[in-house]
Amino acid sequence: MSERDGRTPVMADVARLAGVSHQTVSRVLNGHPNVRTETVVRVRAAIEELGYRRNPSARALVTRRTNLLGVLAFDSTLFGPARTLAAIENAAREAGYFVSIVNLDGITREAVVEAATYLVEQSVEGCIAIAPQRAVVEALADLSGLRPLVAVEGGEGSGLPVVCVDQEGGAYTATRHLLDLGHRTVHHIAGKRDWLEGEARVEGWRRALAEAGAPVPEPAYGDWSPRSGYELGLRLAGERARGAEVTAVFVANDQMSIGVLRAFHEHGIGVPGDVSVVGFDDIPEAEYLTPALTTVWQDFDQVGRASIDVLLAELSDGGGPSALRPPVTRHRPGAAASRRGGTPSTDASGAVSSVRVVVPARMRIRHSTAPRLPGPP
Amino acid sequence: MSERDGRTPVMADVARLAGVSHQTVSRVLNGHPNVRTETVVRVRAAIEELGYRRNPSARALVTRRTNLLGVLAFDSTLFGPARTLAAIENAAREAGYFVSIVNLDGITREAVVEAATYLVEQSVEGCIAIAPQRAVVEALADLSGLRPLVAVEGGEGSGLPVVCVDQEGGAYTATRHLLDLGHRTVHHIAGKRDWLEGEARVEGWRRALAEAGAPVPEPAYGDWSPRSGYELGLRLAGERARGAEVTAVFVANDQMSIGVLRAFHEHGIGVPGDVSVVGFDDIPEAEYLTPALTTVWQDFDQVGRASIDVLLAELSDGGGPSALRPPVTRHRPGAAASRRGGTPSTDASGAVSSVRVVVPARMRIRHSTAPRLPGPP
DNA sequence: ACCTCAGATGTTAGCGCTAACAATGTTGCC
DNA sequence: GGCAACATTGTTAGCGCTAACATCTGAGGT
Repeated sequence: MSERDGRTPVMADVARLAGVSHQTVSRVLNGHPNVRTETVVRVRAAIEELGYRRNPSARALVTRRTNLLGVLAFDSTLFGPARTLAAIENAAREAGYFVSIVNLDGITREAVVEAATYLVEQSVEGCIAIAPQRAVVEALADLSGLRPLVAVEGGEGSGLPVVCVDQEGGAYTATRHLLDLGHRTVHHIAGKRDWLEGEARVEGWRRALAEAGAPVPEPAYGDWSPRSGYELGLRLAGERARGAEVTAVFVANDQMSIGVLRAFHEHGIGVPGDVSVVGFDDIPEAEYLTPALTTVWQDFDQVGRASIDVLLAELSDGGGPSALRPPVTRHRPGAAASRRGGTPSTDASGAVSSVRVVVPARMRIRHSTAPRLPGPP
Repeated sequence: MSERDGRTPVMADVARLAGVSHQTVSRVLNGHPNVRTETVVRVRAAIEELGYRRNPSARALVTRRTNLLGVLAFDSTLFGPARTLAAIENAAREAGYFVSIVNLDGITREAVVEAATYLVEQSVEGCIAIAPQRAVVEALADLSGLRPLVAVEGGEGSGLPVVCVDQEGGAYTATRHLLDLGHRTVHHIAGKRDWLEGEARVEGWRRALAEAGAPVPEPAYGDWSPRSGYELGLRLAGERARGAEVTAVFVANDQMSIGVLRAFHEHGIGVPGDVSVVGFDDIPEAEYLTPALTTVWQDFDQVGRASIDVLLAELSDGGGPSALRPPVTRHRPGAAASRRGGTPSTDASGAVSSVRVVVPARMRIRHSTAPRLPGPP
């Protein structure tokens, strides 16, 4: 199987073998309508015989389309980001796009710029950033070279289209659940400061307490790690030992919850006997911890799908200073997902485009919370 | 900043602005020696002013180098694969390569073929497969279109270069540790059948027992999930209740260990009081479980670095039926990492090339194991 | 002054593909 | 039968870049 002795066959080789012009081969490959069935068959056979594959670089050069999407990730080792990343990759592939990823080293502005440069140099057509921190989103918003860009878990006000889980709602539900159990108030071990997800969870927790007229304890900020959960759990156990009323804790993620559970255990505080605990993420381990952890499940797959949908919609809306805007029309126009949530989505005319897709979070109730008799401790 | 009204600037625009030919611009960009410093400065300034970026497609078309590496992953949500993936991405970026990832949907042969096709269509220069299962490695070995290819956690006999963690050694050490504590034997809850990592861990466990002349109980096979750990833990607890001597368990990963811990807890079996448990992976949670889990740590970062090193070495060795073999010499020749482990690495002449890089695993001893008085139960 | 040679630059010819247009053959309709 | 409309194919011209070769300088040796 070799014209051009040994070299990868090119379109002209296929054409020669099929007895047509290279352009006809191109037409077959691109599914143009006006090619005789018999010709199509012959060309297909030639392609098969030579094991021919189109050269994507040549194609990209002339079509001005790379078919490549970039994904910016920050610590894709954490459960949430890892799941999101996988979901995005899947959705992109289904939409016929390739995916190139960059993991940010740090959360500095320079790291963001560096990563963005890296993607731009690959001529990505668009980009999705798993950007859980305010600083990152801001840096991204400033970087006008990387467009269109969808921020996952992005937060409002950046001007970027955003897809996120309803963190606030999830936190609200979790807190509400604890209050409904009879707890007078709920403590909160929060995520890392400056992380948007963490802040949203604080918001939801606060709103539930405020609505119920419950006292609002000072939240304790961790860094998402089991270690920090453990440390803050120890602190809470100490407060309790000194007489503070600590009967329910909403922890901003499951990993920290594990540390909290450990700290309480060391102090002889029973869960859910003495204190109820609710986590966030629903990691696979949650159900099998001792006690099984009540937690909040997030629909990462939908986040992945929605972010691709939004990105593709931005892409087909055209406009924007992207380097790769093609002259031809785009595929799947208007494929943007259901836009929900109480945020201003001024997108009817495609003008301001503060797109914001909110994906649900749902409680998974397990044995780490128990009903509590009303009355002072 | 626009020649060519609004369109992305090309090399010719830079050339015009700098008052040189486009070829001189190319030379500056590629660091050719014979360009006057003054010219370099002028060109650089023009590039800066126009915000010019090379078109990678055009470049790839003529150089026949895409600078792209493909990574095939299977369930990159699990801790190990996620860490490995991140490490590979980092190492690739440091080596100046882009990375495109595909997540396999299933472990069927078709899924492998599909993913491979997907990567070939992108003209990756080489590929790394995180291929933890025998079936996948075999499918990969048959697929001659995707070369060079490095199998991470690949197992022997496939003919592919392999980078892997010393699973067998880690398992041996873990089992040995339990035996040294005074246990007469060690039970094993194994990983999913057909997973090479799981099999290697069974091997190591078996070797330690055999060496010590300890009885070898039938291993119980799980599927890496906390749920399966729980189920098999219940079974073990049942056996123990019926009088079997179960005092030590080596579990093939930490996630299953969590399920085991839960099962034992439900049955009133104390860990490490009644039974010692050792896991594998050293997930961040391990230290904060109750009890803290003794486990085996794997150097994923080194796996990532080594796999890129090996791939780059294969790339520069030339040969192989890759579609993209460039006519020019490659960078970083002979960068392959330390080759260790007791496997036949017939690579001196670059001939058979059964490269096998083994990366260390180390025990992390914590409170889930305790010394045991000798004697029958 | 002549020639040589290397340094610095420009010119030309593709890489493999698709878009645009041109050139056929084919059908249908009055 | 003639002509328009269409279906089918081929031809040509780039996309933006690098490699190879061609050209032009000026320094150095004799």
